[in-house]
Amino acid sequence: MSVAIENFVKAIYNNDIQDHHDTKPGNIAKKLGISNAAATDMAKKLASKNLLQYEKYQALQLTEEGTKMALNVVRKHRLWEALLFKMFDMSLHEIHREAELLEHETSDFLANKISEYLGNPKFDPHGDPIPNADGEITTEDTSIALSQSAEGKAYIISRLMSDDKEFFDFCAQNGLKYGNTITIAKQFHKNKMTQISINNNTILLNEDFTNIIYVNEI
Amino acid sequence: MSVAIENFVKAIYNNDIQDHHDTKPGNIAKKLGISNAAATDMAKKLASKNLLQYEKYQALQLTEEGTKMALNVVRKHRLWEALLFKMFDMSLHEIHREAELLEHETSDFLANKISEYLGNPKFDPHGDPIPNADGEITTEDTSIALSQSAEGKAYIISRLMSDDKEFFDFCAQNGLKYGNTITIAKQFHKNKMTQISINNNTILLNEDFTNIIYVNEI
DNA sequence: ATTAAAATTTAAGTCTGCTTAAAAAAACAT
DNA sequence: ATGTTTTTTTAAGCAGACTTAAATTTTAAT
Repeated sequence: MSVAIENFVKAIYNNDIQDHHDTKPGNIAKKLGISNAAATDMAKKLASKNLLQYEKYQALQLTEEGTKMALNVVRKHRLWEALLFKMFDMSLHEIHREAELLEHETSDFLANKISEYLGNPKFDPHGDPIPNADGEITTEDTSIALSQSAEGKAYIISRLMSDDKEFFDFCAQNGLKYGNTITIAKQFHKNKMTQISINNNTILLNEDFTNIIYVNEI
Repeated sequence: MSVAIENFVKAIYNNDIQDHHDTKPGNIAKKLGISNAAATDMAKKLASKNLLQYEKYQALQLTEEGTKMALNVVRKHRLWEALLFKMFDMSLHEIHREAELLEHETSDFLANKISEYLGNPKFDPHGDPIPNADGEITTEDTSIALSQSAEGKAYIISRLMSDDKEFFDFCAQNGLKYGNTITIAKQFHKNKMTQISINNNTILLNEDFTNIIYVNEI
């Protein structure tokens, strides 16, 4: 299927499931930067391909097949984000921009390789769930803010919720990366400080940081 | 520029520089799997864009601008091959297949990140040179077969010249990967065997292997 | 040098994914 | 509830990247 089609079903999926916006052609058109007429055209075409249900003036609804396609593209997008984020010094904004292109040119084979390499992660660096190869999603997010972590326990970093370049630079310099393991050396509740241990280094973080760094128990 | 255009200039570049075949539309058409008519059309179009010189019934010649575009695509292709080969257990055939798609959706920014991550390699896993960001190529290949290596010296693996799945599996299991460092423990010239040291492990290789594993002096 | 074969170019047409403009329907405000 | 605004749909058309078929030119053989 073409890039245009993949982006169309993905836009419906995101608008519907994630953003809870309505999925009439106009909304999808706005999201994709195309005219309403083009969106209506495409909707009819995809209906004939059994990817969605189309009725005049009604919201578009993905069929099971259409949802599967959307999840496949979303999977690739989020796997790329996870991989690029882990390997390179790139911001959430940058990894998103690149993943938006790469997602359409990635075979299922390569997607599985990436997933395997990353240890089949269930969430991407934004904290969004990564569908597995069968399109199944883990909906409940079990990660917690670092400020809620327990002394002595080990965690895997699951989110760095920011778009601030300086924050990312700091994290990169100190090994605070998606997928890395850290241990909570000490929680100073009164001071709202957290002492963590990573790669035999000790870092003392204040609440500004521990509230936007999310982790999962191992 | 479109994927079709990128592939067209790349095909001319490869046909010309690499394969030393003639670059008339028919040859390019054959390489790209399109009709001769389509290739002629495209040639005229690209001439008007100053990417190549077109004269009826003559071979196509890339302009400086066209060559630059071709080198940019080739760079991305070979960087992807190097990255995928290093990270995942994939054959030369598989990395080529994936790179063929990814090369067109890779920003210069990302290409530079990949290059940097790999230590700005000058050759890909096939042994083909990787153009730098300015389109400059290292033409002389300084790599030698492992069978020609000198006892006691350290080398970086630069090529694994095979398409055999079993060979690749063996290499993967023993850390024999593009970019990895090995030391020559002993050369048994009579026996045509080479003992190498890698990651504190010792491996004894026969000529079948040392003739298709290429290395560079550090 | 003439002719047959092969390659290239021209011409006409298709399919995809858009566009703008106008018509029709739905949503909204008073 | 009615008229106005917004949205959706229809219609017509365009650019990119192809196709096949026919015409032209080049290449190669004798």
